Amino acid sequence: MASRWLNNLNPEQADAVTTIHGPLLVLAGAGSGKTRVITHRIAEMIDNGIAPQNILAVTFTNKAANEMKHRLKSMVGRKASRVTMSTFHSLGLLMLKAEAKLAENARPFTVYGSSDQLSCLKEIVRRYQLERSLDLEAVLTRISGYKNDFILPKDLEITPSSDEYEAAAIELYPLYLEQMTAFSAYDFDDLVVKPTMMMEADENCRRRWAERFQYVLVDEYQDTNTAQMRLLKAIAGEHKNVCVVGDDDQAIYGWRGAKVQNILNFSDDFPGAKIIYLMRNYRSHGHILAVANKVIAVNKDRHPKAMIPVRDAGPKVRLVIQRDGDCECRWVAEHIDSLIVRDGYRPSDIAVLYRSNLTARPLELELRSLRVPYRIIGGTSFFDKKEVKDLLAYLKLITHYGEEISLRRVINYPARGIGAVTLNKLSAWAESEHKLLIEAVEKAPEILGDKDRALKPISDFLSLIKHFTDEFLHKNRKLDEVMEEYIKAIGLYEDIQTATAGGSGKAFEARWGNVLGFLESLQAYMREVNQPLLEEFINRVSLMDVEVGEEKESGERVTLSTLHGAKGLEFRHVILMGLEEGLLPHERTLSPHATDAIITDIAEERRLCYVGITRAKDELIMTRADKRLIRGKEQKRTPSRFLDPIPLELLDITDMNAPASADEVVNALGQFLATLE
DNA sequence: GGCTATGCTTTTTTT
DNA sequence: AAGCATAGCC
Repeated sequence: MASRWLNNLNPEQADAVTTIHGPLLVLAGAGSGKTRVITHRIAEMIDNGIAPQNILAVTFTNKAANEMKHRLKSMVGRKASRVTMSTFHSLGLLMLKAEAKLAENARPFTVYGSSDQLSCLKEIVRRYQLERSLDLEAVLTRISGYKNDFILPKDLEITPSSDEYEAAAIELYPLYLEQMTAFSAYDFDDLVVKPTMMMEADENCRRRWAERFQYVLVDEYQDTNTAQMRLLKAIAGEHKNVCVVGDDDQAIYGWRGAKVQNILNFSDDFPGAKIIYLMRNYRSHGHILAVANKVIAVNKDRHPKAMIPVRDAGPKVRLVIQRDGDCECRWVAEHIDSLIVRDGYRPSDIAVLYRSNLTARPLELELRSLRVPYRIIGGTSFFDKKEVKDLLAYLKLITHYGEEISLRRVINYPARGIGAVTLNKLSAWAESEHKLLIEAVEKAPEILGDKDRALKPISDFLSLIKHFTDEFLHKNRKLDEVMEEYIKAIGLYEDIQTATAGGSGKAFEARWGNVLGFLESLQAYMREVNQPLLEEFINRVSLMDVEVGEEKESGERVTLSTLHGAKGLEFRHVILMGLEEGLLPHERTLSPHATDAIITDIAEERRLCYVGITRAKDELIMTRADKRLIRGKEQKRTPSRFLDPIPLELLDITDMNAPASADEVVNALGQFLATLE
């Protein structure tokens, strides 16, 4: 049976594409043509008469899902749009909404992002007057860990061996759950955990979804957590038409609860699984791959394997050692400039990768001074910006009237005379009456007395929300137009203007730009779907599934990215910075008192390094410095242990501190003289 | 109720 | 080094 999708595939790839029924594990090493296999496999399924609407493909990011949709569309046309392609979180949300529709008494819910979760926890701590000087983020990480492993508060108790975070998490966990229920809010974890529990508890429900998704495909399976695996099992455990694709050597999300065990033990969860290895690497030159193989081979607990290069050896991998962090940055920037100017690389061929976002700042400055165009992946995202969160809060109040965290966020922003004193009185009333804040706000005249001067601003605020709720619901009105009016009515422009009045105008541009960016993403959303709904847009923003303005102008730019952000990408020329102990591996994985629930070990740092190395197609340069400023203080640095297993003959080392050759002395002298002018 | 100065912690990674 | 939170001031 000849398939039109098998051209240009190697035998293993073809095997993966044509194995459609039964459990299948595809161990796809870096650069082995994984994405092609996935898209071709779906196309093959459709060709074999499987209805697209019965196919589910789960990816790690919405971006990856959208890209895959795009690719599939170019192969099978409009049928592609009937395939469900999303992240576990978007899928969970879809399921929850569908189930809520079936249930009569379902309450509308909101999705809380991490900052909302934090506010929720803060609220609890304040209300119960608990210890305040606690790292609530660390506590939240632990709570998230419990949730993802289906551990309930009653299963936990504080023991002498519990550290302060664990103790706090155990204490706060039940309160947090209670609070979230009261707010009718779901956090990211709930989006996966709740649908799973639903299906595990209700066989009819489970069957509905198993029937809808008769063929399931999961990408980046090594980064799934327990909840995600159980969701998968619930859907596909019976029909067993499940294909997972991944690489245990690229598991880098253990800190977020991901279990490499999921991919290592796939055959236990889905007995009789067929396993296909894709070990031919089409991406990288041989030297790069040799280095990668050496680095990763040190790890235990993995499927032992090595990537086989298809391409020739290419140039050696370079290791550049600089005197300090500034020199490292400057060298990288200058090198990139010369790659573009002298060697004819396009900026988009080049990427700089690093462990921590901190590294990007100084590098940015250097690149800017050389006028090298760049884009940054990761870092403070659009969704973390204050203006975005403010606007989102205002919108949530429209679709989810009285939503507590949003209400608290914007009830007095911009300042309208509802200050802390007023808010405390209202909160106290709400607490004693076991009501939500919004009810106190509505009853403000009774609670505060008729003469309180906050009454006017409160009623103005309420009518603002009510007025725009009507406007947004109005069928004939366009979302973005109403949004613009809303922003005007809120008075954001004026507020940002006064708040940035002292500045150079740059601050104003940046903040107002974020507001406009938000508006643009709303418009992008409206263009994308047939029937735009405010609620759906809000959920998409919460799940980071909207087009961000900056992305559309991503033409010819050098990529700066964290190692995590670089997963799945490839570049002709990669510069991997900061190969030092404490940076890669990061010190927080080295220190004994890790505050995170899940101890991310050295092995994961090594995989991160491996991911970085294997992004390179043609050339790889690794850099490190002998000393560096850390939190304002200069520190001596030692080379990363990940360099140790690399044989010297694979490397081309440039040590700027080594005794200089005559040439270099002359060179340095020349440069020194140049600085004098 | 809002603004400013001081002191103190910090960012590892992200759906 | 810098950004944030708190407290204290207007």
